[in-house]
Amino acid sequence: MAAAGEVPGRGPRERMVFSAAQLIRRGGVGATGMRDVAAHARAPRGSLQHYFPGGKEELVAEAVEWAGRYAARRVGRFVAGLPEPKPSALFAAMVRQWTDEFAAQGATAGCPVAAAVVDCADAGEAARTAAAAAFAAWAAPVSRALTDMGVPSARADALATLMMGAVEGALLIARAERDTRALTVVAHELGPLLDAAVERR
Amino acid sequence: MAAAGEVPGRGPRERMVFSAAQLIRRGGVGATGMRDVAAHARAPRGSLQHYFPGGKEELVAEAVEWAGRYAARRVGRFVAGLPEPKPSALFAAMVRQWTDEFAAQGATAGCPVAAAVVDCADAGEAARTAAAAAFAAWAAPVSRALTDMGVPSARADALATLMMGAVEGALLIARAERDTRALTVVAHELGPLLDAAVERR
DNA sequence: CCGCTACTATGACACTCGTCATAATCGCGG
DNA sequence: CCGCGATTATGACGAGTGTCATAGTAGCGG
Repeated sequence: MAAAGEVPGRGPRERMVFSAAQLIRRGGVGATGMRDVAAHARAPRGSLQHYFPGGKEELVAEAVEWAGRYAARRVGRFVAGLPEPKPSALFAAMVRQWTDEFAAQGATAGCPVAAAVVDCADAGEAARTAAAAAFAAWAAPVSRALTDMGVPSARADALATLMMGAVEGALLIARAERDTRALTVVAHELGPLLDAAVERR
Repeated sequence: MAAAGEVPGRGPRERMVFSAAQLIRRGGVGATGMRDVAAHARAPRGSLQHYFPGGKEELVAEAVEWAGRYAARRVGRFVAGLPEPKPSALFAAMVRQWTDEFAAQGATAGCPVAAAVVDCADAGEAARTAAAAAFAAWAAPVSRALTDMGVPSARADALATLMMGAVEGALLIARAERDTRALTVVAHELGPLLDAAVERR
């Protein structure tokens, strides 16, 4: 996510985690080498085994967890910046994050969490657990935002899952087609359903 | 997809394509070696360069195309077997295909098309094109089924994209969580929306 | 039997990967 | 300056990869 060009973060460790997420979401876990991560983060290669004694599995897991926290933080910012707090508006903002990125830099990158799930053979079991945690961390603020907007709490979790799934799936299709069509279509079709779930009061 | 244990197909070439799809959807493109494919297909290793002179890229692309044709064929079978032809019933059948597989063999495998899109670095440009074609081949019968059920043709394509995206995304979440929850949730939440799109006549 | 084509067998090549071993360097407290 | 832990540097190793070269074996028309 983010501008993707620079490498923020204070310590070399954080930079490597960030770079790992960036590279993973582009080419997948298997295609992302440890040497590449160090180079992308402008970090010394020797630091890899120092900061990540668990090896690649640890680095990947932490990159995925970072992505989950990032997505959660991002949802909070979306909610705060909505003109009117409708579920469809939140969903549209989530989708627009990706359409904007496509417009800016092409369909070259996807979601690092999805990459970790698909590449589970290269990523190891720890990465799968981290992916589940990342999805949970992402779903929590979405669900809470929905309840704040008036969605019954019984349905909020389900709709949050639906929103995340729709975004991830549409993102896959959009990357394959090199076109934002799937993303915009999903946003347009799902919006009314989401707004219809808010209870009148 | 399918039972995944045996390797059907008449010629060695078809068996290798099938095996490639099977292995890709488990561990991703990068983790699937050519030697593994030949072994899984019980095909001689020397046949690889004979049948696929284009190398791994050709094999992966063909596996993805095969997956697209398989999904399309499967949709046709779903439509034919529906008790009553409602869009929600078709969607439920698409989802049940995955929940059944999870119940039978765990959350070890996903969609090979999704794997090819994520692992685009290992798969090459040809695989991405093949993935787009596979999604298109999959969407066509879904869209046609929707129009046959009474959905206005203007919305049928959009809803087909939504259905595919929701399945793919929920499949990702379900694999991460090792639980069919996301799949069943999506089926339950999206059903009414789909049925509401059929025009009264 | 010959010749030809389709297919298979096998080993090697060049390369990359993750990981480890070992040593050098830095930054400080004492 | 010494010592010591934290960090970095560098090279090597073994296992894997995809791909190629070369030879071998069927199977069949003539």
